[in-house]
Amino acid sequence: MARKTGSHSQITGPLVRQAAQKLFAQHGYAAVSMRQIATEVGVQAGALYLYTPDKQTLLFDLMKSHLVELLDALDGEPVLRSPQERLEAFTKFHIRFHLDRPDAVFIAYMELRNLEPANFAEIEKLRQTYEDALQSVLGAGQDSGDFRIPDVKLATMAIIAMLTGVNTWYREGGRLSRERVERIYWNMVRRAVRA
Amino acid sequence: MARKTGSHSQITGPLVRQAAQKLFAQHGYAAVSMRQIATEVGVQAGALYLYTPDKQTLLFDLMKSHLVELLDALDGEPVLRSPQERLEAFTKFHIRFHLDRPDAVFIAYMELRNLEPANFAEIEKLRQTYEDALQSVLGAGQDSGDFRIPDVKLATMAIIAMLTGVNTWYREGGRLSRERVERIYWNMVRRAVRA
DNA sequence: GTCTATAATCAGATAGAC
DNA sequence: GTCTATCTGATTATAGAC
Repeated sequence: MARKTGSHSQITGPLVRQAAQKLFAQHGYAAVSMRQIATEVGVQAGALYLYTPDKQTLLFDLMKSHLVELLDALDGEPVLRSPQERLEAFTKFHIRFHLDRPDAVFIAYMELRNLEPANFAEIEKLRQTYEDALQSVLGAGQDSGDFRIPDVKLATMAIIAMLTGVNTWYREGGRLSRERVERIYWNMVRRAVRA
Repeated sequence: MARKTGSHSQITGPLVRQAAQKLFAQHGYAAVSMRQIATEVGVQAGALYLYTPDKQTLLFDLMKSHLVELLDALDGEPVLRSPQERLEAFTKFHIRFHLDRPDAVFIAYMELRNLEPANFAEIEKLRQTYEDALQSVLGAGQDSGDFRIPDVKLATMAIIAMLTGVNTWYREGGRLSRERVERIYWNMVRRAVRA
């Protein structure tokens, strides 16, 4: 299977990232060697360094592009008026987006401690931006009287943890469709915050 | 600082486990070397093997004793009648117990994939037992009409994820006391499930 | 019970042939 | 662009002195 000499830079680059994402999610960043990634791609270890300066950057790039994609997708959602509608849209968007890319999500939550400080700071800032989006919806609903929330900050954390938790148990082709899961979670979220 | 020859078996054993717990929680199992653990304890690497057959067993023992302690503590809770009271007790117990041992909790959730299959199966069984305890409370409340829950299984997963999430943001001496956090989360849980 | 020393293996990363 | 070979240092675990 070992691929021989040839021109593949535009193919191999993405393959390296895909292989790293899969293996990091499966075994953890620290437990995966550059040689394992190379084997998965079908090249020798040395060839990886044409596509990433080092292992740390590979991790950082994966996490950053995941979060940038998340924020872009959120920005692309339709603009809604009422806090109720906005919270419903956020809830369903979060579940849908996260279920679509379980490996990237897993890495983004599990490998934070393996980021070098400067990289961590950048990732954390992006993550915070996403959190702020939910918090502002909850705050708006609180102010308008649509929601009655004991503590907006805590409700933000609680809802994100609850929604992201879907990734730990949801299996494709299981008992429930994604749409059903989205509706059930929205039911619980709505009742937890409504006035 | 290097301690010299001497008799410390009853002291060093627990110290090894404490050091491993702290370092595994901080950097991750795969990223921590036996030498780091030895340094933290104040012995040489070889001496660790008097207290554990290998690194994997060290991880497994930490996770197992954490979960056994969790189940024992849950068993020791007062027996209550109504589903409302039982769910409130579970909610506050979960937050309290988990905030008391953040390192053990972190390891139990993050290092599952680093367990060898047989060890994983044993840990997973204990974790499942805990989950079942919450599920039976929710089921009882559903049957009695105290709760109106769209899906008991999903509500179980949602509540555990939400409650365990407290560990990711709570900092001692912060804005809110533990008791306040417990009350706020109970408020959200209660409203999410009540009829 | 702890130490030192070491075996055997594997890590990340680089150099230079092709 | 990829390969082979290699450097340097770290890894888990064990053996045997004290």
